[in-house]
Amino acid sequence: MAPSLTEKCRELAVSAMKDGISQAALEVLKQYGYEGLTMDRVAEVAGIAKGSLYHYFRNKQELVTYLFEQTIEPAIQAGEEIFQRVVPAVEKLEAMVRMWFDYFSQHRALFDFLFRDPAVRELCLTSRRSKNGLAIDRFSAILRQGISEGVFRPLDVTYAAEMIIGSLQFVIERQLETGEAHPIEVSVRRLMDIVLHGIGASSASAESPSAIGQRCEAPQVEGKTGESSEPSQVAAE
Amino acid sequence: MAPSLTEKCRELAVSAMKDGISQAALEVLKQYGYEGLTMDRVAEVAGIAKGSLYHYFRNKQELVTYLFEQTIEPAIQAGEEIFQRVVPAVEKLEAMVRMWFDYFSQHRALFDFLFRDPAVRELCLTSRRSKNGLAIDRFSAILRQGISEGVFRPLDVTYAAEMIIGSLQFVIERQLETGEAHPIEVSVRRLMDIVLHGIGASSASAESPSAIGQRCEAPQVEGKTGESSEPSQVAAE
Amino acid sequence: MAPSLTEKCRELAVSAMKDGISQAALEVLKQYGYEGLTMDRVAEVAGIAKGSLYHYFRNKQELVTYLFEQTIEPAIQAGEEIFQRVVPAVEKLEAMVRMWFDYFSQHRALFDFLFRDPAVRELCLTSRRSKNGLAIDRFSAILRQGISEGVFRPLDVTYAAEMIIGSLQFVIERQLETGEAHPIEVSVRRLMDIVLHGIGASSASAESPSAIGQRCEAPQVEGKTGESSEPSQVAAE
Amino acid sequence: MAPSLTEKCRELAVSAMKDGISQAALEVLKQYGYEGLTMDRVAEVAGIAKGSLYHYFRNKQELVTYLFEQTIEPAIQAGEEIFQRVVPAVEKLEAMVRMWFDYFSQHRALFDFLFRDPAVRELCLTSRRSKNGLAIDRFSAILRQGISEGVFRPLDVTYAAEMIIGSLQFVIERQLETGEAHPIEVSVRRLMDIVLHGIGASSASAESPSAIGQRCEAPQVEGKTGESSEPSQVAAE
DNA sequence: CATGAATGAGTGTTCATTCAT
DNA sequence: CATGAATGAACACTCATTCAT
Repeated sequence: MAPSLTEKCRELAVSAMKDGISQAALEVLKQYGYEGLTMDRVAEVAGIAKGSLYHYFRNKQELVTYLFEQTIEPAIQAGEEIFQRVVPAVEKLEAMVRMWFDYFSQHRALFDFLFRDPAVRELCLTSRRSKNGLAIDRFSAILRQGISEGVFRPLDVTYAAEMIIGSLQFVIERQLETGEAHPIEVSVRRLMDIVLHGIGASSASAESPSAIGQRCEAPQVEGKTGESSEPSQVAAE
Repeated sequence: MAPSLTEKCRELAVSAMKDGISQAALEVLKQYGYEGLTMDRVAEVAGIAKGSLYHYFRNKQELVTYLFEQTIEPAIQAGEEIFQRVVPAVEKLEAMVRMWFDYFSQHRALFDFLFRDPAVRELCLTSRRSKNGLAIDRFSAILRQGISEGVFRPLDVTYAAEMIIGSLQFVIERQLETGEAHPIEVSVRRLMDIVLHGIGASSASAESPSAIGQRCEAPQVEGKTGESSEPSQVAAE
Repeated sequence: MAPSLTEKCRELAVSAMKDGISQAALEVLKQYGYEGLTMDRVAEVAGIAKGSLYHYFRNKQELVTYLFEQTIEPAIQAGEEIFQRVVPAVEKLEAMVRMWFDYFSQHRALFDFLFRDPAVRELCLTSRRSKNGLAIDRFSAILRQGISEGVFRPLDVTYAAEMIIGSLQFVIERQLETGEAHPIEVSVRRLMDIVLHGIGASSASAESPSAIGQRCEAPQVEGKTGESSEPSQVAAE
Repeated sequence: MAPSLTEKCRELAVSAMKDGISQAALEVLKQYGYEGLTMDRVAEVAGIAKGSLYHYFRNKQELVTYLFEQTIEPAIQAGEEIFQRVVPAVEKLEAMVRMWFDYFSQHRALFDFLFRDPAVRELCLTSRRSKNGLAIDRFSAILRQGISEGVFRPLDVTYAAEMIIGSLQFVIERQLETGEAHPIEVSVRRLMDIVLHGIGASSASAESPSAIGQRCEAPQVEGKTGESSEPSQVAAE
């Protein structure tokens, strides 16, 4: 017999509760950080009794895992969608980068710990690793496509994928940390520029002839305490 | 009155104790992970009474912060030393990258949590931020130097620095995670290659023959001809 | 009005449910032990909702009590049947012993906690006491019969009954504990032998004259740690 | 170096605390039963913080085990002492029975659960089994001695020992349950009488010839002649 | 009646921190 | 100063019981 109406209804309700609880957990996470993510608080924020949490999640780990899966899923899907497009590799890469910029920016508090916290890492190991691996896979595949298209140099695609993802994450992290939020488009363009052409002046030699002649200058320590980050944009685009 | 001899002695003793304790903490950290870093264990490993810890550190946070400072200091110093060298930017950059590769590889267990754990992050926020900032500052300065030398394109040095550091961290993290450890030299070369020339095929061979003869280039670590010749594995695994 | 047919039907249904539930409880008990006897599990095994349990039993205690009554009832009945027989006391006694041996052996998991667990004891106090008392009563009566028959010595029948029951229980318990299961007939015969004739050599003096003369030997501690129980059967059958 | 004075003092203090706590646990046990034996209550009764319990016992199990060992130890010792005496087996047996009567009577609340509770049984399994086994061993040895002395019939000493212990325990239990406390001496004498001579009238046949004619006796397990001469106290009230 | 989600007091256990010695 | 016993607020998790549907 097919699942009765009642059953379907219940299933829906359960799903809704799980989502509600995981949202509450996310809330707690944002507010108190991982160490402050206690079942009590989750229950309180969710507006239910502590014991009720255990109707929906066998234990804390399951809740955290669920939250993780839930949150990362849309990005995974979006990534897949981009990956499936029939467009040049560069375009795909840029779309991917943009998507992750978007996504990371919006879910910072979450990724901040979901991607980084070793404790959670332990918890979600399988899941996380596969997801992280998936991202690398997708980027790798795009790079491979680009290589066959002749627009990317032949190189170790996995390594390059890792570098791109690392750049992406760190840049976003920094932006969120320092609070200065450039428009995403600017960030995407900058990143793509460097990823594609590197920082070397090889092709740009014509662009900055003025620099010629400067040899091996001594470092100019600007008495910075290390915190503040002066404007420092030399040129950008 | 100037600090008496006794005072100086005491100060020294205190410093020694703090170091000993933080080393004990590091030991515990390596063995039990962050969640297992309890004051009891630290005291035990340090061979002193638990209460005594609180003579040297007001609380756990302070101890962790101190440990962080202590551990990252050598890298900071090494970075400073590299930074101060009077050598071309590319060489500096490569030295810096190599140093961090080394350092990260060796202190994985530590950084795994010192750099990543949001809990610790919370604790060491100020410190960490400044250190992270310092790293970015140094990389930025090197990039700036390279730009004036004409070997780097003019670009947002902070942004580029962040990308490089992000790449660095993520690549190392992945290597540690997957267990496959390429020789550091290989990693360094690969990273430098992509950082310098990007992944695009455009600037690679045909487009920038003009780049030949580039001044102040990074010391070609190995038999690399100016011709961007990296064997560079395609397809990876 | 006399109890309507509907009422009777309902009563029957209720009774059936109670039995089903108590059987489920017994199942849980066997599988998980007393500490694992939760209402959830009972409901699950019984195939009904947890809430429904409370329609048939006011609380857990009532359920356990019911289970106790239910389980011991057959033994009680069997005991009554034996008691009613018109046969010599010795035969009755032996039948009784055999019945309890059988019963205990089969319901070990149950009695293990029904008879022994003080928690349950608390719960079933009245019931248990009466049942225990009933057993004692029956044994006592048999003893009394035996005394008038002249086959038993005149003695405090209650006291003797208690001793017999105690022996019975402990012997069975030990067998179940150590795992070695003698055939019930052997156990019954041995027990009856000692119960009837005691351990004294009074009548056996003629049988082991060789032993005479040995007086007050020093104890022979065989360096046993106390766990292992060597065969040690001196004679038995 | 020998343990310093400080160390010895500390050790003593720790021991005292452990005893105090286990006494508190015993108190709780008596008052609330095993299910009510919570660490909170123990702490409260002991007049210390709950956390402090864990300085002295790693967990609840360890506390319960300690309590068990502590409580049973004196009886074990007393049993050993009796066992070592150089006296006839019957005397030993009686002393043993008396000792256990005494001991059980005094520590009823404890044994009630230490010996019987399956939950605790699980906990103290090794310990308990060995202790129980020890008791059986000692009784067995005494019986064996008696057999060589010629005062006991040759029989399975383990089995007989179990029966005696079972009788002992049950009789005491009943007394404590019903509240009627006969003087211990009476109990001891009665038990010894039945243990030694059994309940059968075999030896008393001469004394109560009127009983002759009623046969249908149980099958005489061994080749005992109807004769047999035991005086066999009638007693009973 | 049957249901099962909701409850919340309670369980054993941990650990940063304090303080009398 | 050094000590380590004492603390008590947390923690994750359980489960008998209730009650709206």
